[in-house]
Amino acid sequence: MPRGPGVTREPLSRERVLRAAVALADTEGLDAVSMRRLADSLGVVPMALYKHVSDKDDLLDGMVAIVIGDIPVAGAGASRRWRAAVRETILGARTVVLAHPWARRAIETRTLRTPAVLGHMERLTQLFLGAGFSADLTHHVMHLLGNRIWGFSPELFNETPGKPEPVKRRTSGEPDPQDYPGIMLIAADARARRPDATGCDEDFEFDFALDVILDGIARLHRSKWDSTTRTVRD
Amino acid sequence: MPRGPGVTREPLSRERVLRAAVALADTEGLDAVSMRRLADSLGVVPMALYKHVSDKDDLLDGMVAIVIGDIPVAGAGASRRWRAAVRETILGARTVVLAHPWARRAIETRTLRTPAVLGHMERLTQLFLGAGFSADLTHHVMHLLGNRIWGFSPELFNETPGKPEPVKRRTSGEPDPQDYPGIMLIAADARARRPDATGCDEDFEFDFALDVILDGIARLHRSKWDSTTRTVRD
DNA sequence: TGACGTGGTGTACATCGTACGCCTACCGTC
DNA sequence: GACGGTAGGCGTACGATGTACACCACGTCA
Repeated sequence: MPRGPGVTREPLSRERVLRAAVALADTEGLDAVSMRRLADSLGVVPMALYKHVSDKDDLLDGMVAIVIGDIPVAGAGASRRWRAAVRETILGARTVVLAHPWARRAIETRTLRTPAVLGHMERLTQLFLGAGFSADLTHHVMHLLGNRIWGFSPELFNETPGKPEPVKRRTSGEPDPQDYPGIMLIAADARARRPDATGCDEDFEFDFALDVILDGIARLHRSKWDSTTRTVRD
Repeated sequence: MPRGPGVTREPLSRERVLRAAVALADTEGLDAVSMRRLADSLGVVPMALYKHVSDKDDLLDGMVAIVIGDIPVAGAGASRRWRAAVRETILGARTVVLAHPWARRAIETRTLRTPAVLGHMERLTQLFLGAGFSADLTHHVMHLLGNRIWGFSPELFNETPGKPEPVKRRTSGEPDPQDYPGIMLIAADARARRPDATGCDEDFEFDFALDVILDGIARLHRSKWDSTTRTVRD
């Protein structure tokens, strides 16, 4: 589209590029975010993007940064207990990340050295340090939380809900349910508890796991755990 | 390379294809596993692979299955305590998965509906059920373990060790350490404890997290936890 | 006036997954 | 033996992708 004289299109910017990428991923999925389609959506030629983004990795990092930027900073009330503040921060991250279904996969594959990512980790770290956790314990506790700081636990039995399982033909053998009585048992139990639902109750699983872990953390904190002892029991 | 008359090469098979793919990933990394390069490594034309593997996804699944197949089945001594058996199984998975650096990423991106994957999950499930865990608790506990059942925790601060950080030019701003005093503090603390090491002690972090989680699980089990109460405290 | 930097364009290339059709070697059956 | 079927490897071809490189239009400032 040749732009006529005087018809200046508002110029690109890193911000605009990233926002467009996020929008594209939101509506068409992460795989739809190719440099060409993104450029199309901005009415621009693919190579134009490289003036604002160093490469596709950088683009992905930027998209993740935008999402993370929406995570609310936990209420700064110094009187708050660490546990409530941590819980609130993580659940805040969860609602934001869940609002962008592609974000989970994007975060999992990033190298996580960007200011936005580090900023979120820093805030969590400070919650622990501020509550009197040793640097050592804080460190291990962050690892213990792992990706849960982003508000998601690893998928496990999950299919993406609603997708009707396109029955791909695989060369390998299909699994036979009879071979997995234990899994079938717990699946049946879960169905019995939530007859209308499909798949697992991710929200409950997340809360459950988070609480178990926070309980464990609280116990370590109370017991003045120290890594030189290299044992966890309290 | 035209094969002369009578010079019959040993034929391909799904097994041979998958093993070659694993070998290729082991030596050159997961990204090197393209249909073409894999075909090359087998002295065969790319499309030949599709007679043994339905598509690349299937190939990846098969590779993961091969790795998982190496996970030792925990000693069947029925007298074993569940905790020891679970721990042994998971650590067994860990050594196997760590032997193939690409496996972590491969597992994370699979949909996990293959017999090998389900088999490992079934064995773990049985350990809990066999120890008297309710189906309900077993279910949640599997979610709680998450990817840890494969022997890895999510990376967090990690760079791949040894890689000297190629200093990629990014369009975004580089993070400034001053902005992250908490992270810097725990990093300094970790360095002080292990002056020679680079990065985190993944093995320790894994053990640490696993034990906290197993402690939590044990407590729930003892307290006859039931999801209808929807609370974790004991 | 002219040099220069900023930002969008156009072309080109290597690489990827894989659809489709062919050709050959082997098999069981008559 | 002749013959039809099938399994397995080959060759070609297509559309997508990320991005290197050269180019050029513009505004700014000396």
